[in-house]
Amino acid sequence: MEIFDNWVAEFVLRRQHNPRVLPTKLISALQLGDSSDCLKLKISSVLRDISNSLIRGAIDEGTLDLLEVLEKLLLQQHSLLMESHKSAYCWTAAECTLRFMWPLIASDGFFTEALERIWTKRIGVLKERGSDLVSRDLLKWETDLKRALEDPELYQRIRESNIRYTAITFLTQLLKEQWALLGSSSLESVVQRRFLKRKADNVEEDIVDKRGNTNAADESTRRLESDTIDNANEPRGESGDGNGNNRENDNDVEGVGCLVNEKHASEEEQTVGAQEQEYEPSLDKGDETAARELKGYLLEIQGQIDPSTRQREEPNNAIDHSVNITPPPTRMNRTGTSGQDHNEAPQQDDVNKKGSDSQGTWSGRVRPRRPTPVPLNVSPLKKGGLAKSHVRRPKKFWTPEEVEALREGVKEYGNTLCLVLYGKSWKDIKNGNPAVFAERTEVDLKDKWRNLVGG
DNA sequence: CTAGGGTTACCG
DNA sequence: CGGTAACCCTAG
Repeated sequence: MEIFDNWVAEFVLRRQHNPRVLPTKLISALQLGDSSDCLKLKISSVLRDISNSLIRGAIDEGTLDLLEVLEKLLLQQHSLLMESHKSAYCWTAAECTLRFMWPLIASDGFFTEALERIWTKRIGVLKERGSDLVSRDLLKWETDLKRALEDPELYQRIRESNIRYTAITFLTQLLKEQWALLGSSSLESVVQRRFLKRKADNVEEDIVDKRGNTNAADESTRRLESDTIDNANEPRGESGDGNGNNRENDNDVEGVGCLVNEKHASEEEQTVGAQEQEYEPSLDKGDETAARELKGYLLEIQGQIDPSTRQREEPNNAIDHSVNITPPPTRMNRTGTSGQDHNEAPQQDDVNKKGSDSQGTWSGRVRPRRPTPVPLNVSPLKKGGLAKSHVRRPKKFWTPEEVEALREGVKEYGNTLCLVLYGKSWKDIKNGNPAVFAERTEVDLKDKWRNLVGG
């Protein structure tokens, strides 16, 4: 029975944002032990808590607490700390401090206290226990902020910067990566296994294919239906400052998506695989192959049911993208070092878009997707390997805003040469204005600059 | 990551 | 066909 409770709790936590359910309360009510299953459940709960606070638009010291708890849980699970985690912590800490920088003069408000509380005490504890959350960036923030106490100009600069946005970006990325790492919930795994078994039992003649599709369709429909319910539970228009975001909806299909990762195994994908085996010892090779197939079906069917998940921009490339129908294309950084999010934003309509697309209509039952509040980054196509590597990103002309932002960015350092001297990179310029450059890679910036100066 | 050469698409 | 803009590839 206990197991059953846990499964349901896990399922609920993974799939729903319900303001009436407080994940941590739910977890403590279950009185979990320390087994690896429970660990996963706890991690789910913390992730859900973080999601919730993001949705409320609350990025505060509670978020810091959560990130610290998450770190400890991951430590127990012997997982490595991800860059996004460190960055999220660092920028959240900065944001927490920034909110005490409202007076014009550093000494007027509670800035000093905040520094003491967050950077000396809280982060002091982290340092003491040798936490990996203490990253280079974090230390840099620490010195900068402490210096700002003396240096009014620096204080002004920090005071006016938009830290919140970066914090949200990293938190979102962290969530995405962690949910992906968790894989399917137990309940979903069981459902999948049943489905596979049923399908295996039905292996007769070629009707099998058809039948498999029908079953998968059922499955898919059920998922979509329950998503609609999820959505109904969500508070509307709560994103106070326009920053509230709920990208975590995305994990709905990821459950399946993660069970079967893309063909070629990148490092992360191997990790995911490994964890799943540990988690689902009974899922043997045969099941895995079957699951791979299942994902194919689901994606295909979902693509048919939900045209909005298709790429809007390039109808002619639709086939190539079928693999990526999963709402947030789960492409992660190849190296994992850059800490920069590579997502695909639902492309906003833009001036340069020529053709009129009649797509974008969804059938009534499909959950409407709100535009993602956080501008997302384009993902450069994966190098090599992938059969689709010769597919180009659609050409998108630079808007005057983008050009202006690029000029600003470069101006800061005089010229390209100084860029190098200052140890700044195109990437820094991009990160200096992530909203505007959301759809540009740092290489794009460089290329654009090249043809701007007529090189 | 960057610099710089290459490719693709479009235009007159 | 040459010029141009955006994008891709890859050595270092």
